Amino acid sequence: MAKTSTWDLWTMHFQLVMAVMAEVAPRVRELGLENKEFLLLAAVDAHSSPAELARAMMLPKPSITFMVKRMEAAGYVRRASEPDDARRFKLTLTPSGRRAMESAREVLETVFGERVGRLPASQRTELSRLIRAMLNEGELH
Amino acid sequence: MAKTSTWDLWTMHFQLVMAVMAEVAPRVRELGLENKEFLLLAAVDAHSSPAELARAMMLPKPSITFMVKRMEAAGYVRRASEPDDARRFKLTLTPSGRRAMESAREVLETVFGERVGRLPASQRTELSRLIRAMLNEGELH
DNA sequence: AAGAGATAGTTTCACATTGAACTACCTCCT
DNA sequence: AGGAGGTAGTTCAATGTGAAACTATCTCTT
Repeated sequence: MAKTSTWDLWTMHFQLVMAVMAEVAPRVRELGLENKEFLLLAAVDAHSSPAELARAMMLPKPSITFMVKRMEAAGYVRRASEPDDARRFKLTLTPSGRRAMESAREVLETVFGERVGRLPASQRTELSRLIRAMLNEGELH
Repeated sequence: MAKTSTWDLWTMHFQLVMAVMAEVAPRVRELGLENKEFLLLAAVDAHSSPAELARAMMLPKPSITFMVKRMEAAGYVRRASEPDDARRFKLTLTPSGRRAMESAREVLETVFGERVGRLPASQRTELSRLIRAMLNEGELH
């Protein structure tokens, strides 16, 4: 096997992520969600305010404003103002929001799991370690 | 280190790709390109017709139509109709298009290379093999 | 040779996205 | 206390996006 350049490695990563998203999209749409909306719902537990979501999802703030509005209108998200800080809103999934998110997550786990499943368990662990090393901020710690 | 679930592994992959794109975007914009436009230019050599680009980039055909128009207006892409098939267009980068694409690619290689560089060479090779296995269609070969 | 079906690319149109500018609120410093 | 500077979230306006429907061309079948 030829040596893989940085560019080729990037291209493969990118293609993998895009391929999974593209494969997931129609099945998630049947659940009444767009991919990005699903990812937002999946992030709400860990990042329960719009500003945090914007940072975590690397999207501009207005995008979050509009997506949250849609998800609220769909009855998937509830917004409560934080008593401690009147600028902030605390977002929580409604029961139906959680159901929708979990169904979509199962779709993604099936699709991505098929690909991950091609690797033996030891290599899966190794992959996870390698990606984590590339993900962590800077060369800190 | 705890066992990494399929979902967590997905999330890390996704974050990695998004983080790189987000880091690259402003520096590519200084070159007069949006990320997607840069990726289109980078794909033109290998996929020299709009329909092929749509498949390779997993974007709908109209998106390609408009992006190609913009890139043509910017003087980065030339369109020539194929003599064999009057429906088709053959796209080629102009010299300035190639320069722009290569500058942008250098930015990406710098940004992604910083992350890849955290791994020793042997692990880079391993990573490349693992991603390739997950990327290839079905369980062929 | 004729037409059924596929493919390349475009247009339309409704909606999504996002940079810039804004309001409101909070925190820190003096 | 007061005001400078920061953060949360929204609004606005311009642009991007993509599903559906379209035209034009090609290919296959008979």
